[in-house]
Amino acid sequence: MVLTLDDYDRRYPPRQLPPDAEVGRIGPSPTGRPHIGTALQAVINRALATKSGGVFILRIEDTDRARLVPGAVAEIIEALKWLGVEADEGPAGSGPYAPYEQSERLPLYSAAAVQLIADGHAYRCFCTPERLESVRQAQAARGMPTRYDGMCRALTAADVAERIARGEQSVVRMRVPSGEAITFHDLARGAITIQSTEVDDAVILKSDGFPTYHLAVVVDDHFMRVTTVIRGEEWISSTPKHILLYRAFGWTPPRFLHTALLRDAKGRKLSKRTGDTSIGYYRSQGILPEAFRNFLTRIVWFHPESKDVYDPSDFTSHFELRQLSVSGPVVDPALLLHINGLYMRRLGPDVLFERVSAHLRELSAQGEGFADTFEGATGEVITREALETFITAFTADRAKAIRILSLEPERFKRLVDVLIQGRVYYDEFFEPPAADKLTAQMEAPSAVRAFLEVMRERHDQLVTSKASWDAFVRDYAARIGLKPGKVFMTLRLAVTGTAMSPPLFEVLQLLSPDNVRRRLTLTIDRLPSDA
RNA sequence: GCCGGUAUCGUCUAGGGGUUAGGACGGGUGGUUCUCAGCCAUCAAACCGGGGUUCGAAUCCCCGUACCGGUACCA
Repeated sequence: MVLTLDDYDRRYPPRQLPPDAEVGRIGPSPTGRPHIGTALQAVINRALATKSGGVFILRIEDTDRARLVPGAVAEIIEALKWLGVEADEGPAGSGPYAPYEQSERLPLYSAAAVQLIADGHAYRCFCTPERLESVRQAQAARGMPTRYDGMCRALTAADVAERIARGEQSVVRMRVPSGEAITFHDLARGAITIQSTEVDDAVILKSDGFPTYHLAVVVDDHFMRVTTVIRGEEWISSTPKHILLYRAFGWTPPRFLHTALLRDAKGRKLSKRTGDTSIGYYRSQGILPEAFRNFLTRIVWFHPESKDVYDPSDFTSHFELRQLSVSGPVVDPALLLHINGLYMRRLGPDVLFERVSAHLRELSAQGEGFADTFEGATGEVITREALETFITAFTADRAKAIRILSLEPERFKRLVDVLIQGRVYYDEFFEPPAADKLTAQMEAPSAVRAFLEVMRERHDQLVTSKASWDAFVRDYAARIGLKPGKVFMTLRLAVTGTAMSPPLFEVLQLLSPDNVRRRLTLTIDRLPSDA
């Protein structure tokens, strides 16, 4: 049985919600990795629904069968879950306005198209892609805007029936009235007017029976009883089409808000090459979801108390749609890292240990693409083998891991930094420094050797007291006529293999005496004899 | 090309007819210090341009310019 729009109106009745409750949605298309722009829309919509006692819908806009990517829907749902902004209704569960995948609502769009045709607001078009292309080229050659030329506008019902019977492919186009100014109010931008002569007779139903975005979004927003449409600014110029469709259906349009598009450092729309467009990228770097939300809201909204770092709930309770920034903000990785570092510290070592452990296991389970995680971000390449080794060592001794995390937590900006910087505490990763680094501090290899041998011999007693350890090293430096810094650096290099580390004494304490002696021995053994 | 949107330090932004144009990230310098990070102090850094309106414009108006978006049987 074929349902009409009236039938659907009964099937999807108005929601029983308080007067101020806002119903919003995001409509990602499952064509790739979940995008950071989707994350922003989700955060705003989640906040709006929560704040107003309304509903946040996840609707999958999968009307382009050619671009579908298997598994993309699950990834979107997972990304929202990770971010902490799950939808109230969507494909994961059921809801009163289901289904939430457009590909499963085809009869509804068909009924809508039928009604529009019957009312004269739409018409069938039999023009071939080839003809449309040549029309466009001719228009472009004359410097004219490229628009449908209206060839099929005046086809009679009999013409249409005959051509369909003949097996000709067709689409449905909306019939845009001429000579009219179409104005709508954007919640953050104010009135926007576009002349109807600028609006094309857009295809609303494709020849494969799937709707285009324009039809699907209007029909679904109406029947899902959406009150406020929040979407990217790339939709501004399409909005008049939607206004016209609402009018053709006799429906009241929702309110609109077009958010600014996120940019990369060059001011361009965020793209795969320069920026990092997928939510998963930030996740695998070890950005905390709370920090990511803070960052996203921070670049499009100003906290009333001028705070830069705040609980994500502050956004929910304080933001107003009109306050959202309409100029395209640049996604600044430095700011993200700053905020994330602050969030990591706030966790405290115990919770941080759990988060780091879980994150590293997640990376380990990730399959291909692991190396990309560190490329560019640190310049370091960490092999899968190294990752596994670290996870084993790190999680095997929780007490030691906690001490590492407690030592200088402000060194960590991302969860993966614990892996990158924490390797120094595990013998599996120890590499003695090049001899010339050591002699750069203390000149002769024999001097280095003498010093390290003393430190190795005295280590057990020295490591018990910071004051006496410090005094001993300084005294040693004075006796051989070197600045203390040189001697400390020699020891740092010998024990950690690197020139940068947390305060040396704390590092020595963290390592077991056996560890320290083993490392000193390895370093000493590699020393050349005096030239 | 045409249509639309946007325009305050490098970046995110606050403000808004009379202000030392504020904050944060990033950067510089100094301090703390055995290195790095951090922390403290401190400095530099902006109202796109041109016309109006006005006693007075960064703020209001107009015109440019730049950037972004749209101009598909993609969303």
